[in-house]
Amino acid sequence: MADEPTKQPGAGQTRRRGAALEEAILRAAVDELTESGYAGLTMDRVAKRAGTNKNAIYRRWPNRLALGIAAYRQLTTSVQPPDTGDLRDDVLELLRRANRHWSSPLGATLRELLSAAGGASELLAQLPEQSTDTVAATWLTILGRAVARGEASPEALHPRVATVAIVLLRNEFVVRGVPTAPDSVLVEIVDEVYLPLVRQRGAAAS
Amino acid sequence: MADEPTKQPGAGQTRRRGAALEEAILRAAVDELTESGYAGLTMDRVAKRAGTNKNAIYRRWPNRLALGIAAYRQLTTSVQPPDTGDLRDDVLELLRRANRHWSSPLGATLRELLSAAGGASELLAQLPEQSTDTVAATWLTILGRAVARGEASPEALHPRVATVAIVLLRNEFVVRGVPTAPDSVLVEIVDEVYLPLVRQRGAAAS
DNA sequence: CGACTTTAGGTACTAAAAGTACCTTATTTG
DNA sequence: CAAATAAGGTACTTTTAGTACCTAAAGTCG
Repeated sequence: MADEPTKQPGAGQTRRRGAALEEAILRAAVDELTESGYAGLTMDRVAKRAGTNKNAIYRRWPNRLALGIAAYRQLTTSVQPPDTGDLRDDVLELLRRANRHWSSPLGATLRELLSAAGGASELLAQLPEQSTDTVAATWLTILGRAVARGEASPEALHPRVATVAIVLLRNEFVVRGVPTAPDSVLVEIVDEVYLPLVRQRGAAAS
Repeated sequence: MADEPTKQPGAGQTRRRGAALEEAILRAAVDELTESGYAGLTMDRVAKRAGTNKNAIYRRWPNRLALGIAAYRQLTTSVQPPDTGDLRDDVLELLRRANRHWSSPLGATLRELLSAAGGASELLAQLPEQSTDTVAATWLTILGRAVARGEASPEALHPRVATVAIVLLRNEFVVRGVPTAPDSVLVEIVDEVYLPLVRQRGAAAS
């Protein structure tokens, strides 16, 4: 028990305030989330780990879920869309990235957060993977390049169409349990659905 | 408080057992679920409402979620696929049914259950709406008829392809919060994605 | 009919955790 | 230095799932 938590190194009396304390709490929350997922993120444990108490947390985040989301966001980095010069490769790359992420411990944590948020859309919107706009922008980017190359029809440049592949993959994770989708599923989504959809498109019926 | 719960009518000493008691508990659980959703389904309340106690419940269901799922299943009836003679109408009908259900209080309860189940696929599989096979069978039925009429390509008779529309709609409910998807979303899914996809399909790339 | 077994009822408990109250003490600010 | 602000400490309330254990009916079988 001679194992002082992460206070100021060697601090005897020093008391952190404001941003310094906030960062310490967030770091503690991130560590808990990493080690034990959202289930392990209890307010008491985060407080103890940060060398403070629950009050300090509740002064900054209204509840456990908000803290969990904040911590999760610290762990996700924004990614650049791939640009391989071939639509199919770009699409597969994006799907594989998503698959890797959702299959990782971090993906399991994301599921817990989505669970806990229930249908609270204002919370959900804070999860990068869930932000419709962000996702759509990425897919429109790679599709736009494909259109320029003549690999896809300009009519496919529509958020609903462009994001079909990732939506199908997300569905695998929602409907099935945790495990990784085999690569064959990704290939199937691309070859059976996505490419046929964006290549040549007939006029929609009225 | 002279309001005796649902025991045997007029029973002074009679004590229900076996199936009779099980039904009473399940009915109480269904009522709680209907009135207050899964959040309101506490073991104590169900026990009191059924005129029994928690022990009797735990002898039959291992935990609260299992009871919740059992109660939910009592509330859902299996439906017949539509057969309007027109693919677009059939598809819209199925989507509208799903939209109505997910937008209803029962749909909100379903979300709570999905939340609570997290990624436990063996539990999830017990939810009718989540059973991949059931859903795929329905969609393959209406698509099969459309193929016979020449409205769709035989290559579309593939579970992944056939279910695209409902998967996209489900995504709306997962990503956005609770509210009903406007009918325009359903129409967009049908006209921008689903019909172009199943009508004429180019050969898939290798 | 009477002993035996099974199962329901009653009651109390534990355990976990979120969130709150309230006071003391350190730090900053003017 | 005084006043205001924010952190620390501690204890508490509340809620609910799940468990333990005993008593008393109900069904069963000799």
